Amino acid sequence: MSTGGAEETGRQSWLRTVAADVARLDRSSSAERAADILRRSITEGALPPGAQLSEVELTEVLEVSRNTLREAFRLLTHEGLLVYKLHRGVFVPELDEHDVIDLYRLRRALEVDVVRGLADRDPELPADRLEPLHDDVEAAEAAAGADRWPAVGTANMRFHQHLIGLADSARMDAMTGRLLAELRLLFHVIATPRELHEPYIARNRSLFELLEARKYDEAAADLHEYLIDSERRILTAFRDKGLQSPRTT
Amino acid sequence: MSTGGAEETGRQSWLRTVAADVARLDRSSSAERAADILRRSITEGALPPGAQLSEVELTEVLEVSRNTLREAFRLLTHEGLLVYKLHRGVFVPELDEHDVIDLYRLRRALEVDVVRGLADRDPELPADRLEPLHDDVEAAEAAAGADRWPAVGTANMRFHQHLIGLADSARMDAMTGRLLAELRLLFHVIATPRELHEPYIARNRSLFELLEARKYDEAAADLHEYLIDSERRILTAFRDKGLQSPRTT
DNA sequence: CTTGCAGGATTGTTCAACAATCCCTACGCT
DNA sequence: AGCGTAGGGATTGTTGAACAATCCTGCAAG
Repeated sequence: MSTGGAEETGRQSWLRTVAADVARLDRSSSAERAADILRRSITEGALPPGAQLSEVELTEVLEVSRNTLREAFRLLTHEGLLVYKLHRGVFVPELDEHDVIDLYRLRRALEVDVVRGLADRDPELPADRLEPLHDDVEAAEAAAGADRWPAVGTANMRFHQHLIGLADSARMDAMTGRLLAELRLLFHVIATPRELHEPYIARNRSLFELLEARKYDEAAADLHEYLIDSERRILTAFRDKGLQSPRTT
Repeated sequence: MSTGGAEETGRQSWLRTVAADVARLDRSSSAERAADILRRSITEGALPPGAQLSEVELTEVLEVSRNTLREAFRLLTHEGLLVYKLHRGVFVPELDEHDVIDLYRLRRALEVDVVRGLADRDPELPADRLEPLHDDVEAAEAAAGADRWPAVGTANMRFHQHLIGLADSARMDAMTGRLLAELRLLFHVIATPRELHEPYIARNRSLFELLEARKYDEAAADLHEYLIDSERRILTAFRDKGLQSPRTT
């Protein structure tokens, strides 16, 4: 890139789009492909918390080498979806109440900061940046109407991911991705997705409307209370469940 | 909060210390050991940004297999200390101004939230939790007196790491570790560590004293301004440097 | 000056083997 | 019987070699 010039902005963003497409087509392949499959299995609950992932077993299923599989394990480990126990293997982590508190602490810090920070850059922010949020809100409402509560949960997650996306921070995006993946891990312990997700459909909409009206401080306060409430709700649901299925030894 | 068993705290932290020592002794060995060495080489500037890390070359130096070395690469990649370019190898990333803004955005969100959050849990917080911070402040002052400016930078980093540590959040700790490692990457581009670090010696002390006096809101406001100023300072220093050593072709 | 094509070098991935460690069971001792 | 311990089997950690795919360099042709 040696041709300097202000005129170049248009072409540069164009090149960036192409580059992104190329990167998507031939991504590191085997290892990441295996990781994708495992990620879905975990986040969708096929692999319950505490389960061990045998290497030889998965090499056959995924049709990759053991080394490549281990690389996939490393990827997921750093997303918080797997934990390594030295000389014992990889396991789906079993999160406890302390993790709930930890995760929500982070969520609050990040999301509230993003919303509050929107006030400082309001003029730059095009209105259509809120469109993904709007879509997620409507998707959640539609899924709720069809009694598809896991889909409501997914739409809710996407809403918050898109909310973070407003900050244009690659690191916040990555971090939120991991954070929400871990949260999804927690949801599978809870058997009543409806009571869990239902209250947040309306809250997401009202939050969206506050953003649309550019009442950012109000939105931030609302979001804070929102997350405090959500944490409390999950904690209690989690404890009830925890007392229900403890050790069987 | 709730949770009984206040008496148990002493023993629990004791066990945790032992467990940490044990874990340090027989850690995943080869791959992580190799990663440790590389991490130091990178954060201390031996490997400049943009440098490529040859596989065959490093297998000889580190005396590990290529597969193990690649696992070490993956570890560092997810810490942001290396970047993979498909079929071309691993490189020390070259961060730009956008990364500075991104990193500082995160720092502000996390650190300010931690300090502000201390107000809510003040009664629980033992006074000796502030000791590590105090040590770091004095270490920075001592290093400055001896004209050892890189050491000042290290002490400054530790100060902020310990600051985050007050939140008792494992995820915030890990995140901050990666964040500061990336920042260290940036510092090596800047040739004048003195001008960079000197102003923060006094600011760290005053921040510490505010914390000691439990004036958390005031400390949070101070820290926010602190980080804004630091970001601006690094941005300008970075730009001056960027115009100084661009193309050599 | 650009285009096209070898050749060499480097990375991506697999495979098979061995060493190290963990888990479990069975044995021997008090 | 109870308890510590040694052995066997399974699993992970690590290695080295091998092959395919891709990138970079230099050179020749248009």
